[in-house]
Formats: sequence, structure tokens, C-alpha cells
Amino acid sequence: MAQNGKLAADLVQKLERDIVTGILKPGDKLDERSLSERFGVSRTPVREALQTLAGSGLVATMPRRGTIVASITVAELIEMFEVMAELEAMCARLAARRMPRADIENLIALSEECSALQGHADADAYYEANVRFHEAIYAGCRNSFLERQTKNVRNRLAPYRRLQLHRPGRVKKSNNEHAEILSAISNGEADVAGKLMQQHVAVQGEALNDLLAIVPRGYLEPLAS
Amino acid sequence: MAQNGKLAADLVQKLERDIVTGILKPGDKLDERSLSERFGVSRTPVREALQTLAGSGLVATMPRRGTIVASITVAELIEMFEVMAELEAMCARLAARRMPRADIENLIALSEECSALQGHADADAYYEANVRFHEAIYAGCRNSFLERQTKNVRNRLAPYRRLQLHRPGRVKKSNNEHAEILSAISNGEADVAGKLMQQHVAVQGEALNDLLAIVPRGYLEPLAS
DNA sequence: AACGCATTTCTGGTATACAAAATTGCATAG
DNA sequence: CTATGCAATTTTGTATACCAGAAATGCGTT
Repeated sequence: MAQNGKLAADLVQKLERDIVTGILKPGDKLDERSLSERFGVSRTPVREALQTLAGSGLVATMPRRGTIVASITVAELIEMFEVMAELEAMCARLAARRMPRADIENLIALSEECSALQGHADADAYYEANVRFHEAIYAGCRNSFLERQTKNVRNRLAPYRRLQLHRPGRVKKSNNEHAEILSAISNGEADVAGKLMQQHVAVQGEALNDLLAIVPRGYLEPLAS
Repeated sequence: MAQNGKLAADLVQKLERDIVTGILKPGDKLDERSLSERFGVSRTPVREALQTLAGSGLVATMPRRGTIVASITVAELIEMFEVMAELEAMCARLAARRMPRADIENLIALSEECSALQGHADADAYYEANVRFHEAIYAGCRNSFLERQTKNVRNRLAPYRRLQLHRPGRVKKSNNEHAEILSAISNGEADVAGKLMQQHVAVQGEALNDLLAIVPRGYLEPLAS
């Protein structure tokens, strides 16, 4: 997609990984000089990388004020989850119609992987398995543009989605929903799969309040923006 | 969003406009030096601008091979229209639920503007009115993230959508569909509005063949990519 | 002691210079 | 006459130097 030079491309990947995995948190400052020293390159590729990341929305740069890991407002968080739910629903609908049998078998395996990690102490392990399950469905929609678009929004929401796991009972409920979605896809029930996925991903009602309650300070912009 | 320096931001706007309005066509080469001379700036802001445009997908840059106005494959074209239809459908669904009365009045005016330009000689005039009608619905969904996302995909499809108008009979059919969509939104029938919009935007069956038939060479990448 | 203004310093924005890679054209050989 | 390979030129990628604007700090005044 956004192919820059080799150095810049490397930086994009590294920074992206650090943001998505939570090493870099929303609001963290990304100083050009320190980054260039840390990676042993000049400021130019660093700027190109930040530019690319700004394009995909993972970082925000204010003119003359520097670049930070994107932190969003509560309103944007709600908006993005609303869109995310609908994008994933579309993936599920299309997957129900298009996913080959072999890939569905694989999806079953990924679902079982999630179940196996249900009570696991390491929340990250479940998170990763969960990501693989969802990505398998993205791939199943057989629309690589939709797949990229969906992954992009998911990346931007990653810091916030990660928080949801820590809510007690969430993992078990999530697994049950996976099973239902899987069944709908397997039976080719497109609309059912879409609706279930939409509800699975959407954050509404109490769940939204719970999420907002555990978002650390700095993850969200103050109201005065 | 992607706030770069003043010069770069200007360039982004200008180039974006030229691409969306068709002055720059898919496959056109964007030489850094000529652009910098033409706009009277150095290569740095030009590169930043191209970087940003690459992020939004309007241009494609291959390492050491330069930047061109993005030209897509037939497969991508189909994929993008599929997603576009669904994004606009979501806008319409939400607009049916959330659009204030005053804005609906405005939407009616825009619809009439489209109708008035139906037989007009200047196809571009209708195209612009059509864009305003659709954008009013994007705004009506009251989800600015969805609005941005939808506009982004529409921009990328602009060079191809523009071609559709030239198909005889299309404009009249389009106007009838507008009226139906408008009515559904006005009555708060979310699912109906969504379904109608999805069908209005989707390019399928014969319409797809017609579109592909009039796409000029260079607008689509050769199969060997 | 506190508030406001000026100066300094730090960081981002722009320009330019340099290096590396790719394309193109010419020359030579088959 | 054509094809292949080498060289020259063009163009991108990276580094560095310079400039401008914003934040921070310190001094003076009230």
C-alpha cells in the first residue's frame, strides 16, 4: 500500500506493532529526534514513517506541536466501535456465503483454541487467539479491500479493545458468541451471522459504561480539544 | 487528521482535488521534481503530500519506482464497490434513525436539485449535485468517523464512478432511486433505506459489464501486477 | 509574592546536498 | 538487423543543515 523507502517501511512496522500491542500507549509523545537516534537513522525516514502512521490514523500530528500516539475522544470511540461492528458484520455475512469448507474447518480449530484458553491466566494469549479467529473470518469474506479496511479500524481500536478482556465474565460470553457465529457461517446463514457478529463486536449499553470505566487516563482526550 | 506542514497540506488538497475531479487520471505519473517546480516548493513537502495521499490510497508509490495516481485491478474495483455500497447503506440506515427534520428538508431540496439537472447537457453539474445529495446522507448518520471513512472510499472510486453517468438512462433511474431512499429516510424506515441505498450504489450484473466496457485504458492495472 | 512580558531554547517544518537504484539509450557483437 | 550488455542519466531515498514557531523560563514590575 503506502510503500516508502526501506528504512521508513521498517519503522512503520515497528511503531505499528508497538502501538497495537500496547507498548506505546495513546497520548505517548513520539519525538522525531529521539526516534531517529534510537533507530540509528536520520529524521527523514522517521518523519515519513510518522506521516504514514498518521494517514492510517494510528498517530496524530499537530502542526508545530509534534506527534503523539492517537488518543481519541469518547465520542470517536463510540463511533469507531459502531463502524467496527458493522464492518465485521459484513465480513461475517460474506464469509457465510463464500468461505470454502476447508477454511471453515480451520475456523473451527481457531474457535477451539479460544475455548481452550478460556480460563488461562495469561489474558494476552486469549487475546491473540481471539484476533486469529476474527481475522480468519475477515479472510473468509473474500474481499481483500474489506479485509484491509477492517484490519485498519481494528488496529486503531486495539488499545481499547484490549481493555475489554479484563472485564470478568467477558471471555466466557465471548466464546459462546463465537460458537453461534461459527455455526451460522457454517450453515451459510448470512444474515444471522452478520447480526450475531454485529452484536458480538458492538459496545453498547452497560458494556460501554464498563469499558469507559476502565480506560486509563490519557487514553482518551479531554473534552476540550 | 493527517496534519502535516502548511505547504504539504496545501499540496494534499490540490492533488486530491485534481485526482477526484479527474484532471489527474489513474496511472498518471507524479514526478516529485516537476511537482515541486510547479508549486514552487522543495521536494520535501511534495514527498510528504504524496506520502499522505498514499496513506489514503489515492496514489500508489513503488519503492525506487516513483508515484502514480492509484490505478486498481478489476478485482479491486469490484471489491471496493461492494464495500462502498455497504458503507453507504449503513449511512442511510443511521440517517433514517437520526437525521433531524431540518436536515431532511435540506435533503429534499438537494434531491430536487438533482432532478432539475436530469436532462442537463453538462454531466458534471449533475454529478456534483449527486455528490451533495449523498454527502448530506453521510452527514445525517451522525457518525463523523463513518462519514470520513465513506468519503475516503468514495474519493478513491471517484474516477470510476464518474464514468457511470455517461451510461444512457442511468441518470433517470438514479433519480427515481433517490426519491425512494429519501422517502424511507423521511419515514424512519432504517432497514428499507439501507437496502435501497445498497442497491443504488452496488455495481452488479449488467451494470458492472457496462462500467468495465467504458473504463478507458490505463484506469485499470493489467492483470500482471 | 504574584503576574506578565521578553528572551531563550527546543522541536518541528523546509530546503538542499548526496548516495543508490532503476531506466534508457547507445554501442557492439552475433 | 536485432539483441544484449554497459554506461550515462534520471529519479528516488536518506542525511544534514537551516529556519520558524511555540513553549518554557527568568526577570522585572506592581
